[in-house]
Amino acid sequence: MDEKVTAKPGQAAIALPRRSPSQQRSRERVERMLAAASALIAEQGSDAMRMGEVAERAGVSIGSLYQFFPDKRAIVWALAERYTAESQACISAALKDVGDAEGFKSAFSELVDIYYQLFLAEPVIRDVWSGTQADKALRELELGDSRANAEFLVAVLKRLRPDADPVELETTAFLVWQMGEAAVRLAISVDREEGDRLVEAYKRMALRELVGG
Amino acid sequence: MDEKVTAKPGQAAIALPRRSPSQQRSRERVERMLAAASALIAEQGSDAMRMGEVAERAGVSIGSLYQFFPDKRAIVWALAERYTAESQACISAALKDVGDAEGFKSAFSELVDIYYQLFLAEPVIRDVWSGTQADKALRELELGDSRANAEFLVAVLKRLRPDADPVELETTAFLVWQMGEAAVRLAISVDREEGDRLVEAYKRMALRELVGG
DNA sequence: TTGCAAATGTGAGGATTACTCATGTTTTGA
DNA sequence: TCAAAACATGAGTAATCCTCACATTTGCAA
Repeated sequence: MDEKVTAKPGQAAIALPRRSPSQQRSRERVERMLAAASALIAEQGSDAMRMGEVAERAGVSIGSLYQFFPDKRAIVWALAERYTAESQACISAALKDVGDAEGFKSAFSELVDIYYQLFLAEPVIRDVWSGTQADKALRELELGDSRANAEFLVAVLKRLRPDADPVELETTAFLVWQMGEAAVRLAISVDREEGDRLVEAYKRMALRELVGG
Repeated sequence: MDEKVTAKPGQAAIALPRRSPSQQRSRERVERMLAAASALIAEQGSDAMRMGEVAERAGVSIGSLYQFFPDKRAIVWALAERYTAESQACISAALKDVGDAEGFKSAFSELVDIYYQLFLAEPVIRDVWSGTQADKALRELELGDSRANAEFLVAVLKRLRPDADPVELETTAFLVWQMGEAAVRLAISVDREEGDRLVEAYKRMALRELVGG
């Protein structure tokens, strides 16, 4: 519960929370830290976020910050996990009781919209994601998540198209999922109108690929 | 030619080369700097690249490094520009004399393969790209590049499908292009066999969208 | 050739910043 | 009631980017 992370500057291993708050007081303080970090990331991005500033905004000392987070990235990662969990829940909920192709189409469409809205509302998510791109270990982790999400798609598709080649189905689902993430990230980078168009175009493209015209 | 870049820690404006080498000797030294940087990025990523190490490997002093590059990111960016230029040349060459749908299919396929090979061979490219994701100004720039590349696609598509809605064509081409970049980045993140499958799947999907089944 | 201005080269040191640790305070539980 | 565990603190450490005052080399006009 108190691992020594060598944390060479530059590249560090993935570090889990150093200590989880067990008292009411400290739980509240950790919440304040996360809220402060979230606000700062939304304002300027996690790269420009300064640990001292996070501590100041949260009304705690720098030492307290490091009591619960082994390093800067851990804070960003902790924020990310919340949204990851949230979106995973959305996925399984949306795809759970899909029966036919039409049902799949509307469920998929709704799913993409939810993702889009989530990304629009939470700048932290994109920030986290770009962080994972730069870091090999985190990228592997993110890739695993993405693969797991694609499995939901595969499960549904196997029901809808039992005759299809499983390997190809797997490849297609994984690709389509990743394209979806890319499409949403692209959509939030441009103005709203174009973003909406891009998301709709992605839906068409994905559905054509997954369940045909 | 000697702009003062305020370069606040954290986030800085895009800075162009501070001074271009005009003498033979300094040109060679700059090449050595770029080569050293490229090697270090390939080994550990640009984040872990230390300016001191670049200087040491290139056999120059730290001061010389900053004589020609205003900051760390400028080095990465300089490397990126070479590949950007190279790939732009590929695109226009590949798509220039496409006449019919069949010609487009093979040209597009070849184009994607070239991109894939380029990314496989040059770790720097991915690194640069992930850097642009984290930085707002660079992301805008990259997005502009991407849009320009998509225009090549649009131009060809307008010839092949003169009756199609221009706005929709534009949206589709932009999306397909971005998906292609995403697909290639994904492909180089997994093992070679799966990567190949993903790239092929992308080609199928893109071509179906662009010129029909 | 000579001499000077521009270009280039140098590395110790300034400025930031992530993170540590010795020390003090509060809470818990028996 | 009190000791141990949890928590809080912030000055200090180490790493790193980048600057700047000064030294050296090169191009070139006289």
